[in-house]
Amino acid sequence: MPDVKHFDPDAVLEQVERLFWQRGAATTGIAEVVAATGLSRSSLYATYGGKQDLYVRALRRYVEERSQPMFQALADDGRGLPAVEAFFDRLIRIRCAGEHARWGCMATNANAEGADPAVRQVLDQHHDRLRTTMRAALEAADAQGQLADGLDLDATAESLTLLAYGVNLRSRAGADPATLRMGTSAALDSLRRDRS
Amino acid sequence: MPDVKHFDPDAVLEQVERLFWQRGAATTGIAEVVAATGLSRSSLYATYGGKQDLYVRALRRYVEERSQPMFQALADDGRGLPAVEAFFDRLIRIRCAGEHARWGCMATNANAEGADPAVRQVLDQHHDRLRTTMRAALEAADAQGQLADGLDLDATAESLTLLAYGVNLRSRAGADPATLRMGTSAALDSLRRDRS
DNA sequence: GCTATCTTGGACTGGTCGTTCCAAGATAGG
DNA sequence: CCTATCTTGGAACGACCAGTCCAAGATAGC
Repeated sequence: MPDVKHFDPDAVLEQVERLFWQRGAATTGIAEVVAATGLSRSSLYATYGGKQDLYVRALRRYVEERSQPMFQALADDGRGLPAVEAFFDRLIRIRCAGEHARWGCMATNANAEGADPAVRQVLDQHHDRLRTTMRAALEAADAQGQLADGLDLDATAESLTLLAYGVNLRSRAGADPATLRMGTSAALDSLRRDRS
Repeated sequence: MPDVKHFDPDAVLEQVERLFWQRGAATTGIAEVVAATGLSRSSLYATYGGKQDLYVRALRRYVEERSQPMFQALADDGRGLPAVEAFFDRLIRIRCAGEHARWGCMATNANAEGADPAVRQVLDQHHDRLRTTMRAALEAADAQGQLADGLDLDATAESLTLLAYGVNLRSRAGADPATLRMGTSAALDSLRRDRS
């Protein structure tokens, strides 16, 4: 009997995600969301709740639909260090060129923004996922004899994960991709058994 | 003949700096600045200009009075890798405990916030300073035979600088200091001639 | 086509935003 | 003490904020 929604909730959420990603949560008003999505405030509030709920949903979508595929590609690439190198190369390319150039990483940006518990939970999950994936890639590298002896793989995975935040953050402020690339290469080179 | 200011402009700027540092630029209102400083809006605007000018001034003060002393301590410590290690240890301690715990680094936070040119210039300066200081510390380490052969010191300095952003960022979102410490140690260990 | 139910547009709320303005207050040279 | 000059408090500004509300519109089972 009832009416049905006149829009696709996930397609709208993607637009919202892009808006918050590019402009930040605090500096994006509901009016902008309305303008970007074409929805009315009623539909927005009825479907997603208030602004904070909307932001958390958008952030979750980002982690699932944007970050996760990147992590998965790394997980699926069994080459070890070359896989990690490819991950960083792709990361830097995406951050500095193309449709989302200079947007940074929405999850990385979120670390600097709020202290909201729901947000933090998503960020911790995001962090753990990347660290775990990095750790697996390092194990693969080690199994193929690519790594120097005596490396702490857990600690190194954490280190590379923190490095990714640096790349994301600086890319948003306009950092030169070649410089970023130089930094990530140095970090990886120092792990190699055969150094340069 | 004229009246003089009834307050110390730099002391007030320090309070403003702390406010923007802790709470972020976008989420801090002028009303809060007025409340925190005790100044009236008139004095605020007459002395510092609008909100954006005030924020840039506060950021500049942060870089000069907070970051620079940290960098200088690293520059003055000629021990090489132990100096870099001490830098990161101190950084993590400051970020996770004490008066400014979980505030992150104001400059790091600023990377995620705005695209303001004046802000970017300060951030680039901040980045260059740390990278240069890191590079000098690595040179000292190399001169003392602490480093593995064939390291690109410029690239490694960039890498460690990006790592510092990661530490700052994650500390703001509540990261465990021991985990951060693990990450920075791994990065430094991989540079050593004598590993493990 | 009627009706119960949900959705939608958009006016409206009280509050807060950054900023401006001016009269009253403070100051120090004359 | 007078006065020119700057500072200060606080009211006021229009714009925008997130969020609410309700009448009008759309839907689908009957």
